[in-house]
Amino acid sequence: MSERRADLLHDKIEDLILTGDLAPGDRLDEVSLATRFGVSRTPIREALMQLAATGLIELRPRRGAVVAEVGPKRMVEMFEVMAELEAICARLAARRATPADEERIGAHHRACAAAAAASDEDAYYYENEEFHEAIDAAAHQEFLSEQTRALRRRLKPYRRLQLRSRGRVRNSFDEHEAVVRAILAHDADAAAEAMRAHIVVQGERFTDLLASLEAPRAARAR
Amino acid sequence: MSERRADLLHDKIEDLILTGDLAPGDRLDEVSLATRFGVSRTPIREALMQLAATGLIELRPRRGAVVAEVGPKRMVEMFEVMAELEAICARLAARRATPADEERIGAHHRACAAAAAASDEDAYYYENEEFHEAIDAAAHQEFLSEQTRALRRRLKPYRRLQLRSRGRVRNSFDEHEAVVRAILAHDADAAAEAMRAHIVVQGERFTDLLASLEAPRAARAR
DNA sequence: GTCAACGAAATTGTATACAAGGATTTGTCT
DNA sequence: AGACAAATCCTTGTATACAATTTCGTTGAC
Repeated sequence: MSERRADLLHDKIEDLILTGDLAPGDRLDEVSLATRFGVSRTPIREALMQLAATGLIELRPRRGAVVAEVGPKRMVEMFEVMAELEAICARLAARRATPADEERIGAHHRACAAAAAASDEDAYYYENEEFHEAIDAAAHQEFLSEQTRALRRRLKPYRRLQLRSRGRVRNSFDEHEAVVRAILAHDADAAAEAMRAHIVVQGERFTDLLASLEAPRAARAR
Repeated sequence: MSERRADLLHDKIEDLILTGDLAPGDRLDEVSLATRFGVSRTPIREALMQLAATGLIELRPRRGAVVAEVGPKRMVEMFEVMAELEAICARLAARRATPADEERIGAHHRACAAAAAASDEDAYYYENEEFHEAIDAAAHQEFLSEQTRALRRRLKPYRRLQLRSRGRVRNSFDEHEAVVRAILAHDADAAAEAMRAHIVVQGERFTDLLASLEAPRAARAR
């Protein structure tokens, strides 16, 4: 779980994509990136391959790398898998959470409450992450946590944009409430179901998602 | 899903590990690998990074790569996640399988039957893979299929060794039978449960797994 | 005899040079 | 004028050279 700090190049390029500086479909020229970051092509190539492994970019042999195009279909699929993974985490957490785990979950839940009350979306966004990670940890399943965190990281930018939609923070918090109650009651099925409902993309959330898919490229000069 | 064929170096090194030629904990020296495969260090490094991304090896900054040590705890966790992923596939397959999907699943199931009847473990191993992939495909969830295939690939060597244990092929086939019936009956819950039971490590299967963890390194000269 | 410190060798990380394969542009022919 | 073909340029893939860090061995002192 160390995610070696040394590899800041990986994160820098990732940021370029996550912030929308590089839009889906854009080519990632090795020499441009190399000159931009003041290094040679070698470390750039290594960073690109790592990013390709996570699915953020696509490597076409002899034809360079492009930012992965994520269509609505695939995006919904990713959220669907995410919902299942987090539901399993919640189920296990309901069964295996220690008092210390429960305390941590509760603390982050209260922090979410504060952020929601203050309508501080950025704070809520941050505490929301912590809340979900606390539940991951309470599941006491290292491998599952790693997979979940990896996918959560992959979906990060879309989640952030989703929270911007009207009333989403309030709804999100209410859903958290249901999850917390189920976990504290050690009701595994209820916890899983509440978490799945919290993550899954359905109804009006789908249109929010579509908007978030268009937003980054609309924000760019074309 | 192309898994570019050009990258045979990746597969070659992977084979070295999967066949037990390189045991968990062994260091992967870049120059040794380079001379062994008759290439320079550059492509070796790239292959190593890809392998690190899949979790097969571990990259310690400035200290080289080692074959990932997979303890019993982590192994059980991986099978646990695998069971959940495959269960979701089965659930979706029960709901969304087309007649063509059902035919494919049936065909591979019958091929498994033939292999089991002939006590041909290698043939069963192969057809078992095909059977599971057919169910993946029937789920019609591309992203889920990718994740499932990736993890299945990661667990491949352990599965193979598991099948070697006595009576496992017969049991495996009976479990397949239950999965197929549930899918054909479009009973999503039953399909998920049957699949989960098929994959999950429990009871005597756990001891088989422990044996499979020791087998590769015992086979080596130490 | 053991431990520590210094040094040398080996190994990883980075840069640069070279080779090979696409993509683009230009020129010619219809 | 449009389309096809060929040649050039640009980009990726690979090799090699160099720098930096770690590790192992040796030597010395306690």
